Amino acid sequence: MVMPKKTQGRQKVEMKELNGNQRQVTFSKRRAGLFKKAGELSVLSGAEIAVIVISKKDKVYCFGHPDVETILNRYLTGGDATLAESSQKHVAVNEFNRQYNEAQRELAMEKNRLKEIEEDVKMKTMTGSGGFWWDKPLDENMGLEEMQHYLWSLQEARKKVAAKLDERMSMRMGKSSLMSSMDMKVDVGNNNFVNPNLNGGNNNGGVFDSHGYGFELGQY
Amino acid sequence: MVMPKKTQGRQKVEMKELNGNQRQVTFSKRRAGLFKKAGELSVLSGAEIAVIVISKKDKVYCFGHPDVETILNRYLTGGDATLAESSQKHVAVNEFNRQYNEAQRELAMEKNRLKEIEEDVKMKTMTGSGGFWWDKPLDENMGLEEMQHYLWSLQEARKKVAAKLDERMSMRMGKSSLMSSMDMKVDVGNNNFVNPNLNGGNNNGGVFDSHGYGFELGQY
DNA sequence: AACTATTTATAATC
DNA sequence: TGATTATAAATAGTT
Repeated sequence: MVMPKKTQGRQKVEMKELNGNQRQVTFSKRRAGLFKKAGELSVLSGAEIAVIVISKKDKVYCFGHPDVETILNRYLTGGDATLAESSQKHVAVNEFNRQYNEAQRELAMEKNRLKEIEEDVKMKTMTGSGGFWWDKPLDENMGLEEMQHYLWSLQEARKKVAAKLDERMSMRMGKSSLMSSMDMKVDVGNNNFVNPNLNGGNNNGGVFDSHGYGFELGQY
Repeated sequence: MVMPKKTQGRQKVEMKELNGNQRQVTFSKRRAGLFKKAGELSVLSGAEIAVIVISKKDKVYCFGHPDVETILNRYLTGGDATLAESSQKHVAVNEFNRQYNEAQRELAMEKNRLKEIEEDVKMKTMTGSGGFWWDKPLDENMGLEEMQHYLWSLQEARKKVAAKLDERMSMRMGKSSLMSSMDMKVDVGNNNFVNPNLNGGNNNGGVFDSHGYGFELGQY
């Protein structure tokens, strides 16, 4: 006696944006799955993981073990969590102020140098005898090419290279760092979990069963 | 003719921390799977997703669509209307810290660039047979425009840094729009993935993992 | 939300 | 690492 199939089962799904109700449903299901996977990976490998999901309706859902803030801190400061756990607030703040002031000074100085250079270039630009340099012949346009190279470098470098942890910078910032240590950590345990976004306290539990360190903010 | 099974196939796995090689392997596989899932969810639901994984050996791996920084920014600042006061502070500190680091980095970079251009201008000034480079003709005045643009860029960048530092001073955490100095996007199908991490100045941009989703810095 | 038939992820193995 | 395979898990479609 063969029962007719109750459903056609899971169908292969095209990877393109869904709409309407189907999107909501898929979003919910897969988000739960994603958080669960994150939790499992965290347990199995001992890694620290943060997952932040922002729906199209700007709702924020997140998962974090041990907690999102700690991980963001490590991410933003170059992976050194011990900094954030230090409780030497005063030292840190003082140090921050010192560095801030130093940065301000440096910035001012750089500004001046830039202005000087700019003026210098401008001057030289119009100084030539009888015209602007770009109107005159150039045996080897090394100058131009290199200028273009600078332009390219500036733009590309800023986009590409500028990003995150410059080793030296991280190290330098890290060791003497500033606000990181001011960041109060409410942590205690292993599987502790802090919801940093107390939005009315709808910590709806977790997706990950026996560990339960997921949480979300609001509904889809 | 029954072939003996080649493997016993996937076995159910206990959810507890693994060790040694097994951990490495599982970490790699599941991390790839997690990133893939994140990418799929992102596509299907149109959500913005960031995943940050920090291994036990402090290696940082991340996935982000459209990019990690954007999402962190939204997470850190976007929700402050709904955030409780204490957590707002917490978040503010993180954001502060992050932007400070960014400003520092940008400043350092601009300094280098300035030095380069300075040296180059100086060099060009004395180079060239029979005159200064700016005294020579140029077919098209592209060079000038780009030069000006370059200088303009430098100034703008500098202003931004200054503005940020000042902004920081007053500790005003508005919807600070992060600078996009960290957008290195790699296009893969419909998704953009970004490497928000800079590897010590060498600008090779990081490696896109073979699974097509996400991105990693270094090995486990 | 619960229920399957399937697809997908992945543990074991090479 | 990378590929293969058998099986566990996730989930699309349905109720």
